[in-house]
Amino acid sequence: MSDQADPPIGIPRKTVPPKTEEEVLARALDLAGQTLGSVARSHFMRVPESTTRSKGWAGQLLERALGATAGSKAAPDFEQIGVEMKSLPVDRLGTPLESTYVCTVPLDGAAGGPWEESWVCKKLSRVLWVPILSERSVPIGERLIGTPFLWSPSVAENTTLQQDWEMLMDMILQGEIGRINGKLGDALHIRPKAAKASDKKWTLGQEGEWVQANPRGFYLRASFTRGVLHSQLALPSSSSSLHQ
Amino acid sequence: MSDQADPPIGIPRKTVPPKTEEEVLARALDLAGQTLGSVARSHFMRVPESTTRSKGWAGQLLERALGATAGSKAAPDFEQIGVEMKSLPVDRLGTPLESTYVCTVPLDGAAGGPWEESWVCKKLSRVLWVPILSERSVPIGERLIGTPFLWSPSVAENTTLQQDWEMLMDMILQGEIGRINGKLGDALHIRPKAAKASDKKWTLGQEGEWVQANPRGFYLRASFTRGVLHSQLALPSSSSSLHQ
DNA sequence: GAGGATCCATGCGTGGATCCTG
DNA sequence: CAGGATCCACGCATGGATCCTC
Repeated sequence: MSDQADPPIGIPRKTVPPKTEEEVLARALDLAGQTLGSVARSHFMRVPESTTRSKGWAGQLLERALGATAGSKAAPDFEQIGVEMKSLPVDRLGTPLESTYVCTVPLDGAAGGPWEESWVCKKLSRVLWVPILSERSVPIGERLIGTPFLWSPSVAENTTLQQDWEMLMDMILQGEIGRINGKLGDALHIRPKAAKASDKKWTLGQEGEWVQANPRGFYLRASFTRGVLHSQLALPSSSSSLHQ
Repeated sequence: MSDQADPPIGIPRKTVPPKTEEEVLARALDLAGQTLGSVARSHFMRVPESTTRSKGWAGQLLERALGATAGSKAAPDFEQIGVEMKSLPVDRLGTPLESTYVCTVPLDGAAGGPWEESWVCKKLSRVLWVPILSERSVPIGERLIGTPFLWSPSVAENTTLQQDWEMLMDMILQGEIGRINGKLGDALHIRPKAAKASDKKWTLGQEGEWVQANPRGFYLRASFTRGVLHSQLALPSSSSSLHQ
């Protein structure tokens, strides 16, 4: 039933994966200052009318433009070099507009193990942040890509993340998932992650019995990513805003 | 990227599920004598040029035409009434041209349990067979649908199936899957079932260690389905061919 | 001719996130 | 305005079988 014509031969749908951190950063820097619509046209992608029904569109566009291994499971966006790419919606002052999704919360038995081996820690160990000026008043195709940068958690950031993660995972292992809500955690918290609130997955209850619960995800609070952005602003040049 | 127009409003893509065995049989009888192409046009489905690259097409066409719960998992085609539909390619003499796929072979730990609770037994407990005159020389769209009938295994058939199944499942539980091939089993046998021979799934080896093996499926031999068809021919009228 | 190899459609889970009330 | 709810893309597994060599 799908008789759509293929795109013209010789026009690639995807970019070849980058081989080094420097390469992926250079590519991302090339995108800075461009609009999402401009990048989309370069890659023959349609621009949606609104993000309401295309929430992941900007992130997926950047994945293509940068040569990420699209849609691959349980692996960083750029597998070969261990880098995770995250788009970050910001306002004109550079303040994050939303929390940042990290990964799914393991509700099954495979929840054990130390922080260092957790999927949260691994995903956040090396991140290419790509800010996008995403004020609601600006049509999606006209939104500007900001200056990207590579980041790893500072010692202090890592400690905060680890403490939040351990507190939350302890509750899950104790079967107290029913008591978890979005208020817990300073930097990292847990919120629902599903197509419908009625979606359920099996998980372990307080007495070790199997119960059903809403699928959840780990998210970084906007207050945390704000700190990430601001520490970055102080770095690049000697004429930092801190000196003014 | 899929901007295909929907079909005209008011024309359903699928038939409503039947509520009784009589109803699904009556619908199937309505299809008898029609060509696959004719049924396809009634349901706005395209007819493939050959079955080489559309092997499941006839079965999926019949599912739609009869109102099966298409593509649903781990459930009979007609969930509400516990009936499984099977298309059966036959030559002009009514002899089956192929073996009949039943279900996937469980290679993981969940292989235990008695015959009565096996997925093979459940799927075969009530089957709507729909013969299709499928000689290779006849173009797909012109192939004729034969007279369908409801069937349950006779005591003798059930015994044969159970013996084959127990022999094969014993081998799997003993970790001897590497020794299983298509030669084993009188009525029911095991053959590969994958997109590529290189596809692998995890399974239990002889010493209880995890090893990889090709995914497999249970199939009914054509000699078995021939018997099913011939016993059916003897039933409907008193002037059976057995009397001639 | 039969056993091993292969092909398409479709549901579902995961990864990409933002929406939207109280 | 933050926490709960929701939406799209796409890979992968499963269910539909027949192809194609020895």
